[in-house]
Amino acid sequence: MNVQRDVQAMQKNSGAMRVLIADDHDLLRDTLEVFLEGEGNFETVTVATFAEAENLCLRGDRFDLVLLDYSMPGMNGLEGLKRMLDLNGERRVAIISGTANREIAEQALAAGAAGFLPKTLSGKSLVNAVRFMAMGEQYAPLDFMRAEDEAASNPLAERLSRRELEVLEGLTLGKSNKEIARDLDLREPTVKLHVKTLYRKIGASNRTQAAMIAKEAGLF
Amino acid sequence: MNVQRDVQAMQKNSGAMRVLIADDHDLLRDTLEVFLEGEGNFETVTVATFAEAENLCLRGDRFDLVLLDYSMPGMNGLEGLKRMLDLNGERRVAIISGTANREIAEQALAAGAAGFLPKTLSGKSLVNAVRFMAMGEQYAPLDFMRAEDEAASNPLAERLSRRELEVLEGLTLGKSNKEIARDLDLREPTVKLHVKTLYRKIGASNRTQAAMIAKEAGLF
DNA sequence: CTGTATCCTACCCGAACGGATAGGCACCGC
DNA sequence: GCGGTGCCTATCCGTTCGGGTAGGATACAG
Repeated sequence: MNVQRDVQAMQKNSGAMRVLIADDHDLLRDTLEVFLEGEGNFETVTVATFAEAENLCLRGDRFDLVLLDYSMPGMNGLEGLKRMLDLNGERRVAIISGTANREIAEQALAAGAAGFLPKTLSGKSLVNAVRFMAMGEQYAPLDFMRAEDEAASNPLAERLSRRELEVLEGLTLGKSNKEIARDLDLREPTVKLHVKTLYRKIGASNRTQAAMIAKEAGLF
Repeated sequence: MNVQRDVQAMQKNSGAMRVLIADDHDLLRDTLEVFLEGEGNFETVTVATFAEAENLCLRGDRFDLVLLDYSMPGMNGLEGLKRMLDLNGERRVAIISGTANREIAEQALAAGAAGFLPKTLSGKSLVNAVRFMAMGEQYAPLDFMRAEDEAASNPLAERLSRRELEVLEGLTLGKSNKEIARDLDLREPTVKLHVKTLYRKIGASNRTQAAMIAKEAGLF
């Protein structure tokens, strides 16, 4: 749909940091361009799909930083991040997302992302973060990482014991009781007990409901 | 469904159009402010949660247009839209969203929203849309409404038949095969068959995995 | 020391699930 | 017509699940 590419070749400053912005939200691309180029030290190129970003890099374009939207066409979650990182080990790649949670942010950072930018950031914070990352640092908003931490220990999780939480995590991964028992080094009847009791605590009547409730609550 | 409301309070001479923007994405709020006020004919007020927007309206502030983010804190999907509409029948309310699909857009418009703005819009299109809506028209991007028809069913859902999708939805609700059979007016063995075949199609090995995969894919 | 809470283990049983196989029916394109 | 596809139904079998009950180990507080 959005095949047009807004390439802005600003060569006013040979020392400018080149930033590639890949996001299917036109509005956000406009904003980032305005904010970054307003700083005078950035040169931005924007595309609307992962494929376009990939093509630019394959064609040999160099960027100090690549910003990838987590839920853009072709991105496929963290798959896109890994592929972009593989394209060039030197290229710094960051994830930007409006919906992703702490879990995904941590996975992205663990996979080698230069940073994670929630769209709740203000323009000013974002410019700082981009400069920070372009200089080789790893960035993630601390309040975001923390806020999710307490949100993770929500009222639902409070009522569960440590073991029950471990078992519940197994349920969300679609494991059988036997698999959970093996992974936690327990006997299967024990797992069944934990499963049964956590059903009562969270109001589930089978493992699928329990898994969905856990997901809805933002656990795991 | 063409709700052509009369234009009240068209303030073409007494002053700028007042627009309330409620979105938890700081970046987006900054952008909208810049773009709208840059037009010289808009006065914007921005808040980050539904509760703040509600308070402003309860306190008596008047706006020609209220923009509500579909997935902001307190919004609760279309609930927030309905509550905001109830607050004042004259107030025009539009939904803005980065993730919602055609289905939700249509529901919003049917519920009386002044418009639906995907965040894939460019700044220019958005200014036009806001002006359009503030003048009493109902707006929705045609290409979005059409494009979603082919793209709404994501790659995962493409491979499933209608029945299998219905069964899969039952799985995500934690229903047993028997319950699904009753709800869809089928025999239980039939449901079991659909369950089994959709396992193969989406790569699940039990109902919990199937439910999680469906959720991850954004279905239901 | 005794009561209490949490966790681990174990057994039984009826119900549901996962997998394989197979026949019937309606529709559509060749 | 014929084959292909999607959908509905059915039976069989072994495994897993959900629920109940019960006992033992550890730790901690009164």
